Amino acid sequence: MKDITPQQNKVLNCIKIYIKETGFPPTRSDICKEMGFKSPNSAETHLRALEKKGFISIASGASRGILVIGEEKELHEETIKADNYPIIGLVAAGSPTLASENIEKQVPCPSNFFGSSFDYFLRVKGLSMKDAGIMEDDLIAVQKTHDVKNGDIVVARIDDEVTVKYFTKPSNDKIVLEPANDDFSDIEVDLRSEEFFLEGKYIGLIREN
Amino acid sequence: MKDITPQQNKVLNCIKIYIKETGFPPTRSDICKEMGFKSPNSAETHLRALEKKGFISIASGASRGILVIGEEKELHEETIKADNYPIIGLVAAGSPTLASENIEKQVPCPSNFFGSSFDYFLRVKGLSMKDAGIMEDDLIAVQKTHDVKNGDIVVARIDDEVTVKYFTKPSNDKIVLEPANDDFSDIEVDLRSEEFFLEGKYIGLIREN
DNA sequence: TATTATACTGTATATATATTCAGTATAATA
DNA sequence: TATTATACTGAATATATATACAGTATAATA
Repeated sequence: MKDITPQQNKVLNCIKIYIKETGFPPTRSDICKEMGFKSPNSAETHLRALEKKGFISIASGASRGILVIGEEKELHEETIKADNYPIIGLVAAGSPTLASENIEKQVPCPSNFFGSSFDYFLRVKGLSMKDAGIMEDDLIAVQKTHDVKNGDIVVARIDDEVTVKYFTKPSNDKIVLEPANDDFSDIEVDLRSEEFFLEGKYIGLIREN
Repeated sequence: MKDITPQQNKVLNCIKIYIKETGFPPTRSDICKEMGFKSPNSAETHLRALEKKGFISIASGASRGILVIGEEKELHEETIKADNYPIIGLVAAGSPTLASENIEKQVPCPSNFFGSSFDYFLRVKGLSMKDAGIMEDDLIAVQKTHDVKNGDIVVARIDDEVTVKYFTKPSNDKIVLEPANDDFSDIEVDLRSEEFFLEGKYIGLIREN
């Protein structure tokens, strides 16, 4: 089985999600809607590429005739309970920039994988938390909560800009977001004049290489 | 949910079997072939009856838009295939120290979690790969392989000392293991006089906080 | 350098498909 | 007895859908 490209992987994922949600596979047009393509041929060529690489099979002439090929079963396999967690893209780079709630894909993961429960994965952009070992494109598991302590790593939003930083609250009307990288500066939020949203707390990290 | 008639039950079953065999629901015409009907309207009326009784739902206008009720998996939770992977402790600290194959515990994890397959988790000690975002107590997923390229992060053993480093092979009888931390020095291995074991390749990382 | 793979837009069309309409017939209600 | 549900045939049709054809553009590869 040849290597899948990132875009082809997105298409494959969107097919899997479509089947899970509707019970039947998508049409070329459905894929276009999900992926934002403007031509059905965009979906068609991706499908043919996925078929050629062995990820799906296509029933000729049949509408919605897409069959996702199952993964090979191994010997010591067991079935475990898992939730599907969305991966949300953080479009920042260096300085924190907004994350339009853009679900990259859904990944199955045991819900107790990181000890604490969590709600979604955030794909990190930029290196502002480099010294905490959080690198570009890492997936951080985020728990939606407002229960954070000084020193916790949090996901915060100021206006439409989402950022991952160390959290400190030195006084009742002030919050300091501290990066783990000398090239970046602290962000000081005056709660009397600025809006501040605590999106959640950093629970764990996954890196795919 | 009203009572299903024997004939309707046959139709419902034939839909289930069709989905199981092909991966997508049948058309009216497909049902006719399976059931021996001569008119697509026979299938249509059965479908409408099954819908009315709550056994299926029909997506209007969509081809093959049949969803068998009760067959759908739970929306959030699903069972996935997973392997048990051992966590092996690396007792090093700073300079690489030996790892007696000491299994800390077994963790269930989907085998395709990091894209590539892998064989075990190694718990990292020390900060020699800090700038690559690999921190103390991180779990790195290791694939047992000898197929490594220059620049890959590898798990290597020199005598009884196991270490995680960048791999470079500048010449046929020399290997350089390079840390990602200025406080540490390169390790140069002369293959003519020293023993060198390549334990495997770094595939991915998990951090529990 | 030429070629191939990827990643698209845009148009066109044969056909696959859902769905309606018009019937026939039987058995079970109300 | 009239009505409704079941269980079909057969024909017609609007549209949903697969799929081919003609392009454009970029990156990787030979």
